[in-house]
Amino acid sequence: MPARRTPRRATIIEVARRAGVSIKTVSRVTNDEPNVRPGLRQKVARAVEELGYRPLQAARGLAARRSRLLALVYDNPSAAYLVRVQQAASLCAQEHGMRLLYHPCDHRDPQLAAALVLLSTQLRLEGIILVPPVSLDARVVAALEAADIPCALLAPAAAPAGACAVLLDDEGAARELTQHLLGLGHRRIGFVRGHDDHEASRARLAGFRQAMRRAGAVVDPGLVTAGDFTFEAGRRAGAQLLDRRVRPGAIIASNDDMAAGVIAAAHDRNVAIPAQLSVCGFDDTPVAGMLWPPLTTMHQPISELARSGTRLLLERIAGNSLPRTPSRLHYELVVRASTAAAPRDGVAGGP
Amino acid sequence: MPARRTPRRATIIEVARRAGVSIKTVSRVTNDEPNVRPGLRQKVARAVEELGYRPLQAARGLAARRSRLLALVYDNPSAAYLVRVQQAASLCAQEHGMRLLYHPCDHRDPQLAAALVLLSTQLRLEGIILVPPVSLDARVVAALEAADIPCALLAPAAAPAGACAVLLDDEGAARELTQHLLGLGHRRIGFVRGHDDHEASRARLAGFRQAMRRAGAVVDPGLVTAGDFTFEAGRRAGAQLLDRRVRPGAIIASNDDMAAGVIAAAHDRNVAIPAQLSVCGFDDTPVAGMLWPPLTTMHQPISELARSGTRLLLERIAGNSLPRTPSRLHYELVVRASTAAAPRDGVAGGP
DNA sequence: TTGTATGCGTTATCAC
DNA sequence: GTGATAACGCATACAA
Repeated sequence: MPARRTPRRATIIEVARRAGVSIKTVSRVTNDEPNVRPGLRQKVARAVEELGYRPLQAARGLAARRSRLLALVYDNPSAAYLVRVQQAASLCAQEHGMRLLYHPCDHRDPQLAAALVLLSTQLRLEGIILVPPVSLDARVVAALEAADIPCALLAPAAAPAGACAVLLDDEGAARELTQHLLGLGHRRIGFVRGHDDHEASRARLAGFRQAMRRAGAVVDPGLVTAGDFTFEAGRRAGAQLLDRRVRPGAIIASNDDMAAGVIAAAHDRNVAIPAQLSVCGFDDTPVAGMLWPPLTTMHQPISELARSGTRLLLERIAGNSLPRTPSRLHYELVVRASTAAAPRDGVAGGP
Repeated sequence: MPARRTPRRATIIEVARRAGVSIKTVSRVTNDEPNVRPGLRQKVARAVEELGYRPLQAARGLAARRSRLLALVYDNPSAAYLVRVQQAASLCAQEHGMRLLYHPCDHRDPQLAAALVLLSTQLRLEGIILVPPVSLDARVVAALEAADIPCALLAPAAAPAGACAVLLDDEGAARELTQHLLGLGHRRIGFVRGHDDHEASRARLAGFRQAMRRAGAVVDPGLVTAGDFTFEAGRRAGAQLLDRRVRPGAIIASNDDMAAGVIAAAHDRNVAIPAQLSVCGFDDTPVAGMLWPPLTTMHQPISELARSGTRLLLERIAGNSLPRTPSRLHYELVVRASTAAAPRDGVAGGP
């Protein structure tokens, strides 16, 4: 790739000449520094305007030995999730004069840690935001810490001491979702697990079990099925659960896409929702509202998660003291039309 | 925000000292330039390894007067669409030694053109990829051209001479989709329009009209409804169409989200799909497969669009000659279960 | 094949 | 308050 140099722009020197001042004064003005007489400031501002001068980031970064750059590292979560995270984090970074770089990756790549350290040194990153499941990788976090790169962990399994992290309460969320079904009289409740690489999968299942135990309900091991967060997995799990001799009266899927799969499996078998089967999802992604019937699901504050994480990271970079314990964000149950009271006996009838 | 300088890393000078060569030789090695004896190359490589040296992008960019940076400018299309574009474009850029910066924006912002020029000069961007509807904004394109910033337009309305663009064939796609319904015997076909800011909206409606005209079918103006690509708009449009005295036998929505809305409206009214109503979407986003019944829709090669556009931009930057006429990508009809033969008389029955 | 000297466009130091 | 001047870390003519 031959070098195609971009067109020349006005430099600080030309601005200084035009305004009849030194480059230092121009620098002061463009950086909003004090100690410049209003008159001079005006003159410089005018010269800047006339020449369309904009400080070059590369030069600025080199001289100041900082990049004003953060990176958002993720591995292909759902598009809806990802876009929310990107937007919230970008906005927050911008508000603090930083730029956010998006960095997709493969979270199972054994060289990921090294790659991130490399990226960080090449770009002189000032911090990194890790999106799950990357935020769960202890080796990555350790390598970044070792390389003295500040990072914020979004929804990690456990927050290492010193690392700044923002937590979700997937366990509590799953408990409440389960209680919603229990409150409707359901006892035979099926569960579709998420992908093992995600901490949320473990936590959601745990919350489900807790709520069941507390209610004195039995979790039939045959009603807990594997999944990986995809629609197809949900469909398979739904098929498996609905083809049992005695069907569950309700099914919780570990995310909305899988819940859509369960609903499809139910439609395939003419099982009426919510009359014969209640279905719950998780995450409250846009698809939840597009399904039929609209999906009861658990809303997780993804934007808030990203915003808080970014803010925390910026605080840390600025050297401010962080709260000792990471904050934990709150979920919210969104009841739509896919859940209803269980039939009297608490068990849905057979085919 | 106080400056928190990132930790010092090894510089090219230290590597040179350690390897016992000049910095020029180190530079040659890190840039894979010829004319270095294997022995020296080895020595330098070792020193690089031991010191964990990585050339700093900012310094490299400053000295070479180029950034190896492209920007992807978009305004909030659907998440699924966006993520596909991001991934394809990023990958293509990386393969050519470039980095891709994501730049969300408000496409109606009157200062967008200026903002992009600003961004470009600050970052010394080597090129910009415009995603619709930004690629439709003549002022933006003109401003970028005027500022001598190479840009690639994804699916613009019309490709300005000289600009590199990749086109979709929304008109043809809509024609084929309509023909699919006509082939099933439908004559009373409703249409839900997209957002006016998108060229695709116009083209899709035009294609629909063409196919109808060619088949000698009449387009009832009352069956062409407004929309804006959102689920809610689709639901409203669906309600409007289905509450008419004589219902359409089929409805084409200008994207999948709106088709989901139409389906929801049908479910609300106990209109069976596809027995009483056929529904088509557009784009073949993931939600199309999650709906019930699964949606017949028109697949547009979004990844290919982004990849081609990026490649074209890189060619242009490299100074290679471009094909005179922009390439036009091909759509593909995806028939699922939401469409079926029309009732005998070609008109669905009343409630 | 290898090295030297200069420049890239800013910020930062320290006199004035 | 303001301005010379030295970094910053690398690429690159040009010389050897």
